[in-house]
Amino acid sequence: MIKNEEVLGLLPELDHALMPQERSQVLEVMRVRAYRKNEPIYKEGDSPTDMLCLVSGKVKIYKDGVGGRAQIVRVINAVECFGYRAAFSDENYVTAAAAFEQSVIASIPMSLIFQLIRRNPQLACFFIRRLAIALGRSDARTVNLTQKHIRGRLAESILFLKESYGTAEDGCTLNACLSREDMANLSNMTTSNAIRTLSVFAQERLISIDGRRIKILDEPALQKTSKMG
Amino acid sequence: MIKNEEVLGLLPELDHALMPQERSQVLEVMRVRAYRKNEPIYKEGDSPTDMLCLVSGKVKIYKDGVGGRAQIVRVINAVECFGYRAAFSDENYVTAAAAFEQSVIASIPMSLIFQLIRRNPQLACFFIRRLAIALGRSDARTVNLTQKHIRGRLAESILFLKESYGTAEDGCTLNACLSREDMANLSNMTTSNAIRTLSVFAQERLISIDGRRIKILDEPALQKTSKMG
DNA sequence: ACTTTTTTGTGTTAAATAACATCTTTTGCA
DNA sequence: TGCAAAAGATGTTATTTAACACAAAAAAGT
Repeated sequence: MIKNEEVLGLLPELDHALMPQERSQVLEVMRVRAYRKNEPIYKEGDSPTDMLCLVSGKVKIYKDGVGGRAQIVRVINAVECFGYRAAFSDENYVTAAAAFEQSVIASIPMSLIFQLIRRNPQLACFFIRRLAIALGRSDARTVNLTQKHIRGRLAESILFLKESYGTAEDGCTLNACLSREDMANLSNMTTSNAIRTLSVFAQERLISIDGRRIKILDEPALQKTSKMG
Repeated sequence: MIKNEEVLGLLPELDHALMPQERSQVLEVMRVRAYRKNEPIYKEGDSPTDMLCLVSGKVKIYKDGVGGRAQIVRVINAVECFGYRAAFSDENYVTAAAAFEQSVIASIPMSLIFQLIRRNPQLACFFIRRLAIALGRSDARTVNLTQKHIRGRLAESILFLKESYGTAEDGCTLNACLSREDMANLSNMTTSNAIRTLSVFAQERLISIDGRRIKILDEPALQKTSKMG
């Protein structure tokens, strides 16, 4: 099991913002636990008591919409903090989170975070920056998901997964292996259409498919499909 | 013309976060100017040099998408700050802003804002809170715009305008008078469909229309349409 | 006041996509 | 190992929505 000390070491951006005494306060109350594949982390409507930090694994932030259809709004990669937005705006969660795969997550009570940012502007700036980046992405995503056609949205999602989770050593096989349903929920389409369009992309040699393993064969063409449709 | 001093007075949340000396620094460099109806405020790709503060009027934040179609991602009401997100994430603007109607906008150089938040945690918290609220709304909006059908999206937009800009004294006539094109860009549909669906809503006595003036006649039914489609 | 341009309104057609049905394959589990 | 359940694949149909065409009304310039 990973030690609290090591977790902070993996988060230089956060770690550096903390004074030695603050650091020990954090280490003292931090809790670490493992989540199984597909295990829920928090649900829409839950009260956000803790800030979470993904130490290893992959996490999706999603929203359940009309007719049981979910929309993935954001993905989290190790090592990254998440789950703090709702607490900062004094709301319950408007999204849910679940692990794509076996994951290890540290949690720090938001009450401590609030205490710390009131005294530590550098820590506050850390959150400002994270939130600002997330908001920019969210706005861009809104337009991509609403205006592009199926091919464009799926191509975009594949490139998004490459950017978010990277590739194997070959530089083109995606590290993220999502179910077709998750691919669909990421791309705002039905599972059938995700399956179909992935096959078409494979026929066109934009990608190759081996079960859930996706390999990007022609990234420029994929970029073009993402832009043009 | 409004004085800088008065502008700050209109922003209690920001004003209170400032120490007297910081306050004078802000007042010294703040500039105020008027924008005509439909005048652009900033464009996608511009460098965000200033934080903006809408003193009076109404502003839309939008993104130009595929085929000249724009998507309104957020609206600003007086008195509210905007245009700081990109600066905080160290990017150029990924959205554009324009005035819905004649507006007065104050600007404060981001360089000063950066200086202030490094010393003033309360000011930093102001931005954390604003960004957290905006991000939650953006995520919710993504799902509403992607999963709901036309009627649901338009009903949602009408309620969104009521919430954002309020109503006249009668409690049901929207203060915001948008063109059909803006209604469409807010609701992710073509102008034709916005016109058509507004007419249908009027026939169904959910709303009444007098040019651009929209009056909500049956809010519960509108809520239901927004949820169910 | 007249012309031009923009906005609004309406009908028709074509394209995109969801819904559904069915089958196969894979996976998990007793 | 074998069975049940889940995931993946594919074809068909129905629905939704965009695109287009055109007319009327309103607004804006000259």
